[in-house]
Amino acid sequence: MNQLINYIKTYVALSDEECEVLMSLFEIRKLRNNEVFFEEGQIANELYFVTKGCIRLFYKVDVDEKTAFFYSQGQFICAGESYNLGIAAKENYQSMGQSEIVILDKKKVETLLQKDSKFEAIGRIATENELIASQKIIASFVTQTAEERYLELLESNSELFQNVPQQYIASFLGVSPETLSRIKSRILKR
Amino acid sequence: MNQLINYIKTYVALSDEECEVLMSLFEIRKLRNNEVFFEEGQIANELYFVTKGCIRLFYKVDVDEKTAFFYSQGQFICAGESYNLGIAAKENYQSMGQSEIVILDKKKVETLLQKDSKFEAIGRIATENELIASQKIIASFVTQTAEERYLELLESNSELFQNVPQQYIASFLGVSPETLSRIKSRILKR
DNA sequence: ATGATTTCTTGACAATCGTCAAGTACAATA
DNA sequence: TATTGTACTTGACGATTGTCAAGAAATCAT
Repeated sequence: MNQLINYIKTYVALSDEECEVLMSLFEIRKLRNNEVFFEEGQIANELYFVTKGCIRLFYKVDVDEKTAFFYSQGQFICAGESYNLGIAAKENYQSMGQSEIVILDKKKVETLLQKDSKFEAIGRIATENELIASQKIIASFVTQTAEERYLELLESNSELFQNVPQQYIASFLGVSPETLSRIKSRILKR
Repeated sequence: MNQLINYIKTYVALSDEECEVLMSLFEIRKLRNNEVFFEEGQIANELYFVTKGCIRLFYKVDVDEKTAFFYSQGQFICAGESYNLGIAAKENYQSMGQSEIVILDKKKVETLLQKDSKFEAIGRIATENELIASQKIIASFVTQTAEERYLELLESNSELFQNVPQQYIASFLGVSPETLSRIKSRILKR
């Protein structure tokens, strides 16, 4: 929970009372390995902030699952379209290994946003950060090969490889598990 | 310009004076066919709002260009990372056919955001909408084949095909121009 | 520890895609 | 209208990938 407070404090000053109000409003939840805590078809009425571990975002396509992203510590998770428009979500969120998230109820968030422009600013900044992350993913999809994205993942987020099965990473890279195996052996032979 | 005012009015009420203030603050710019109005390497100190035509977002990779998105009427354009962190952008924005955009200077925007929480709210909502759009693109990249994305583009954004050369659409779909030709002929043979 | 289940690797083959090259259609310009 | 240049299509070929299948490695539970 302190991680969330610290995140907010990097952008706006908070009094001790404000911190306590925040901490009393939001709920901490521990997640088991492979636990799916939000499924497609639901309407998102919560935001999530990752405080430990790793969360996989995936979509179901026919029989298989396509991984779109891995969220780590210090990131907000929001099924944007569902949360803002109140329609059924297509996203699924699953814990890789044991994780911990802060659950932020939409109504409580909205009350906060309206009450104090300080929180309105935080809402905007958090959304901006999510947008930047999304734009970077799109750029990597468009400009990089699977192998390049694999190498970059290794450098930027190596902890990922401890908890996340390779098949999910393959799916995230947009290739079959077999191809990821071959990419890896190809790299080793240099 | 009225389109921008209308966009804002769908979310917050504006007095006539406020409308005039806004209109006096921001600049309209007409774009020639193929005009690149923002290039990689620059630091983004402006936002753009599309009022006419179509804007292509592309990245330069080695010698060729990779198209990531087409912005249409009623959408904001923001090179997020550059705009927020003040670092060099990797994005390039180019007009397809003749287009028209509203240019929003960052400093003026920030002044507005600070002056009135009404504008802070608009800033957050606009960012949310951009985020939703980004999340949808990512989902389409991850879950759909090039052919599926082509058919969806045809349905959802058919005006695009009037002004945008097929090679850019191919690049957006992630295939070579030749493959897009074959996808098209494959579809016709049904 | 040991067996059982799952995950990862490796090989073979077919399908798909990118590239190169040539030809066709279209558009712009004079 | 003729000419030039650009964009699009089509074919051939090589490279890469997905799929299927089998084997190896790792993980889990008893």
